[in-house]
Formats: sequence, structure tokens, C-alpha cells
Amino acid sequence: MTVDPVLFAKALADETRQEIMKQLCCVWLSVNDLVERMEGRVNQPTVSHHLKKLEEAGLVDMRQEGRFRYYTLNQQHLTVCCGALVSNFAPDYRGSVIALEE
Amino acid sequence: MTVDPVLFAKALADETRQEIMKQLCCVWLSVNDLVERMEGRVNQPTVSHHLKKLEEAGLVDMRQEGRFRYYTLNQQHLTVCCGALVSNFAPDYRGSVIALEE
DNA sequence: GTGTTATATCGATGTTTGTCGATTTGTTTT
DNA sequence: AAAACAAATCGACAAACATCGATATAACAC
Repeated sequence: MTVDPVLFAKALADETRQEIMKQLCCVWLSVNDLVERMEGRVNQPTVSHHLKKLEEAGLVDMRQEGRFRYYTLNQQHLTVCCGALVSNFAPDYRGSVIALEE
Repeated sequence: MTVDPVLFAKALADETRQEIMKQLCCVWLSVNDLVERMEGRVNQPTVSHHLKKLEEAGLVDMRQEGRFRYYTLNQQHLTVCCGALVSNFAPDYRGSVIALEE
């Protein structure tokens, strides 16, 4: 999966999508499970819409089982994108990404 | 400077702003110098508009000298934001940010 | 003071985007 | 076959946003 910094940032640039990403971190959820965890903030078509954007950016993986589609966050791609941002825009700080968090 | 992952992503979610960030990486440029380096893609008010957004996200620093305002990219804040994203969304990959770039 | 230069702000305009209800597609079950 | 269910797509609408030309603000030069 190639890295497009603008596409990556656009995918992250929405509060609802970041909430979805949190819910999909380390677990596989069906779309309806995800909708339930959003607690009425958005409905099913909206969640599908956001999942599509995240998928286009390579930030989620999908696995189909019968009529269910399970999604999970692609942590590795997210990490690679963040690394690319630092390499592109913060060459003086390459290698310090974690060290800077106190 | 505190980290707001949504504000950070929104600031990055535009091709023009990423171009401005590239131009401001490691150098201090006045607004007009920056406009010139954008080679006609956008005009001065537009550049000022984008600088304001980047400043609100903590991604650029500004220093005034007379009528000139010099801007530069805040590499450290960008690095901290990327680290926060990885910590939030890719806990399994903390520490691998650079290693993953082959 | 006046004129000039650098940058920010304003107002308008067109485009993109998030959200929804309604519908469609695809799968399973009976 | 038909009915039920999960999820994607469509069309409409409103809000957010990028861009511009015109204007305002602020600092210097004369």
C-alpha cells in the first residue's frame, strides 16, 4: 500500500472517523456492531460512508463472512503514514517520534 | 502546545497547505517569499489564510521583523502529533515508526 | 504629514464534504 | 421460490472550506 500524505490526512480529518478508528483499534467489528458503538451519533449509511473513506486511504482492512463484513484498523499502515509525515516534514526529528512523548 | 488529533489532521488535509509546509521546512520565509515559491498556484490572501490555519494547529512559528513576518515549520510539534496518533491508534506499533520505512 | 510596502481581513463564490432517508445489492433462512 | 437481514449506494441538503479580488491594518520611507 503506497502512502499519499494528503489522502491520509483527509481520512483522519473528521471527528466521527477518528471515533470509528478508535472503535476499530485491535478488534474486528461488523458494520452494525460499529453503528451500535457510535451510540446514536451517526446511522448505518453514514458509518458505511466513513468506512469507505478509511478503506480508500488504506486505514482499515475488511473481511467478509456471509452477509457480515468485519472491519479493523490497519495499525501498520497508519504507522507507516505517520513515519512518512515525519520524514517529509520533520527530517530533524526522525527517530525522536516516541522520545518526544513525555 | 497541546495535541488535538482532529485539528492536526484538518491542518494537513489540504494539498496547498502541505506544499506550504514543505516550503517552510527548515527555513524562515516571509509571506511574499512563500507566495513566490508557490509559483502562481495561489495568491497572497490565500497563503495568509493557510498560514493562519497552520498556526492555529501549532504547525508553524512566526517571528515579526518590521513589516515582515517570517514563518517556519514547527517540526517538533508535527513530530509530537504524529507520535500521539501512533499512540492513540496504533499501540501495537509504538516504537516501530521509523523501522517500518524500508 | 504622504506615499509605499507587507500582511491580514472581509465578502462573495464555487467546491467539497458530512449526514440523512430511501433504495438497492447480496447473503442466509425457511 | 419468498422473507429477513446486513451493508452499500443513491439523491438531496446543509455546513465547511478553498480561493479570489478588494479593502484594511500596520510599519517603514520620504
